[in-house]
Amino acid sequence: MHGDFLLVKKAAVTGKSGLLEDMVLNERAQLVLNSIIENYIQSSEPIGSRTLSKSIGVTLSPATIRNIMSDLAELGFLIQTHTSAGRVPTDKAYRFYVNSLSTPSSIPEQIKQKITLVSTEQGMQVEGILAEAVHMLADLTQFACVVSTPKASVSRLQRIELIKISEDRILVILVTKAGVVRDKIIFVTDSHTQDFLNSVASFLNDKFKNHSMQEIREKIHQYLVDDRNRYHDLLAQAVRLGKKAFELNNPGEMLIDGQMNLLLDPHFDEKSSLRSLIDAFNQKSEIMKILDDSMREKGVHIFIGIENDFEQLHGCSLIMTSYRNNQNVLGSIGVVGPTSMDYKRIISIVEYTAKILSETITERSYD
Amino acid sequence: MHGDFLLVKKAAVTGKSGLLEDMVLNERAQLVLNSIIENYIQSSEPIGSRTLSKSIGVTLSPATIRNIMSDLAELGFLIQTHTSAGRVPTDKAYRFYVNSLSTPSSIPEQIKQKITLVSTEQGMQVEGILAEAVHMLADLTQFACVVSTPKASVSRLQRIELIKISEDRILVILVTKAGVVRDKIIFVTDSHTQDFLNSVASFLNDKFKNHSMQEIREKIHQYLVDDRNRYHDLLAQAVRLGKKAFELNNPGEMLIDGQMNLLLDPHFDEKSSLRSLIDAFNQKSEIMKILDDSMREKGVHIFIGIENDFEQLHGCSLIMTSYRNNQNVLGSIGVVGPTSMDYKRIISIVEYTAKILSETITERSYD
DNA sequence: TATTAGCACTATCATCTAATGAGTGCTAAA
DNA sequence: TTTAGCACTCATTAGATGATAGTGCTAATA
Repeated sequence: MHGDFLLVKKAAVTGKSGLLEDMVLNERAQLVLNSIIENYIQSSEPIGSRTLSKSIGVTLSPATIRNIMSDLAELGFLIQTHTSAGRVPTDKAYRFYVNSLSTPSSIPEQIKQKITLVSTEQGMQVEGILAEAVHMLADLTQFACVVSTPKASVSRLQRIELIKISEDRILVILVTKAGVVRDKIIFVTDSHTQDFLNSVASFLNDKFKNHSMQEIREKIHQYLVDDRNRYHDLLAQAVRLGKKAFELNNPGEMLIDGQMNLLLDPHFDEKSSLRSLIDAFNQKSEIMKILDDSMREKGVHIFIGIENDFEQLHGCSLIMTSYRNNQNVLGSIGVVGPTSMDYKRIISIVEYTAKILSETITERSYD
Repeated sequence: MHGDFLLVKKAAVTGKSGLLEDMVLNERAQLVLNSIIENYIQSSEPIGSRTLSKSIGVTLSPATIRNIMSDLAELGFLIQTHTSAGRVPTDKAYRFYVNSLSTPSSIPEQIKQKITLVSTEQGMQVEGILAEAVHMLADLTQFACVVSTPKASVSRLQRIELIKISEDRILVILVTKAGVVRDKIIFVTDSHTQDFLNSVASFLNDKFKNHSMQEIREKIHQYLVDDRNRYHDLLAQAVRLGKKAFELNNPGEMLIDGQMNLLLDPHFDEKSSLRSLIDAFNQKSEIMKILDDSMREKGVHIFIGIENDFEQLHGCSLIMTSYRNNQNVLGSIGVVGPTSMDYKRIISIVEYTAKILSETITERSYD
């Protein structure tokens, strides 16, 4: 049991998930581990000591490497599928590897050139741009990619329109500063003329333009509580209609692209894992949660294997980051792939795509 | 060579694709063929003479059936994967089978119960309803399903709004009678006030409400040709803006669901056919063409194997039909699955789904 | 003349075996 | 501490075998 030789005491380490809390691998062990991971990412096949001894930079005999590997396995970084097979990295190993990547990942010029959005030239709106972005991401990474549409609540009002559809139905169109157009039907008990609706809309526009949806809902609530407003008919009606109009009842949407790419990946060719993947993508709300979480904090979020809360995606890794306009964080975009993905490359691509997406949407914003 | 025994002369046959033009199989051959097809649809395994002799209603010895099968093979209805394997139906056989199905396919009560749309209760608009419909279809059939969004050109105008975004950009919102809200940005060279845009919108609404987009474009073209209108400033501007606003530049969209279902199907487990499928779904424009074609004629459209024009889907069968509101055919919806699908069942499901979808959208229409 | 029983033939599949080879762990030597 | 050497393990492969499901053909039968 000389696994301790690999460990070096250290004051603190940045690992989010608490792995290696106050320990860190010695230099050689790290070299071997990283080398195994990079080899495995390339080949998707278990790595043996002889192979590694050749591919690794330093001259180390297979036997030595075997010793190190054996220790790494004991520490939970590697597993063997069977006695005479090479070693495969565990989730813990990937986490270690990702943490050790140089933090300000420089994005290769080659990748930059491939990432451009053209839909903006065609008078397309936000949803079209998002669709293009997620499609491009899927194409570059060859994995499944997701993007959430801008959250209505943080976005500020550019304009509201009320259109009479029938005696009891009104079509509400909300245009936000971020460039998103949302529409929904509200039902009313008493009929209004279109002229009256125009007045109400005009009132709401005056009152609430440039306010966030969240603020607007609060203000309307204030009006409703305040008794005095009951006597002013237009105001009272406006507030009542406004309440319905600004109620958020769209659950937030997301776009998925490249799901099928995963099937070409050798890691998902067993039927069991396939079923679970299909189910995962059918349960959009769970993926939505992960996207939402990734909006809260800046930077690229990486969930390796079981690190995400959605059980059916425990065999995958997720790379997520947020996109924004010059005012707000709007939503997030990312990749779902096998845990053995090329993290360096994928992180760069996601990061840069989000950057370009943010720039494009900022240009499009109505400020 | 006594294959001719199976053939019976007949004046004309309804087969669209010209198969069996003035020939038709005799009754027993037909029975055998249909039985093979139905068995194969169930089991996905080649059917042998002994199996068939048991499952078929009439008492026929395996030897007799072998003779018939041999002849059917010679006529191109069956193939063998190898000498000692059972027979598998060809595309030609499926076409024959489908043609022979009782035309007014009655929809089983059991299926009817499963097909309902709930999104309409949640104030959802057309796109949401379509998304739900295609999702349900994918769930019921366990194949990939597609639906095209309503064509703008056939739809009639309910209302247009013009919203000033910046000095040179105007947001156009078009609401059609079918309940579809479309938005796009147009660029202008000289700046207008929002008040002016309101007047223009009001003018366009008066003039064009209830007209189809196609008509509107034609009328605007008339105005432009007519020199006299140049002297009337509002009119001239309105026409000029209207031209841009009503220009159709959205290519028509489609929603896909259940792509991944195909991967669980035993017929698509080879990697080569998988690649081609993935490519197929990436090339949306080709699938769009097929959907568009299916709008032109009433009824359910069935493309078996190579019968559709999109090469990469030649290993699949497509079942498509249109949906509509009480005024117009709006778009189409359908299924993409293996050629050995259960045509009877799938046709019923597609047919009834389109019916329910049409009803739901009609309710939602603004007439 | 149409149908069927019988039989020879063929290809696949599952099972078994033996050989191969990649890889490990341990030990002893450097 | 490193490494060479060796015994051992286990998956994978190839070949062989028998069973199975199917065909096509021929001759007998109704």
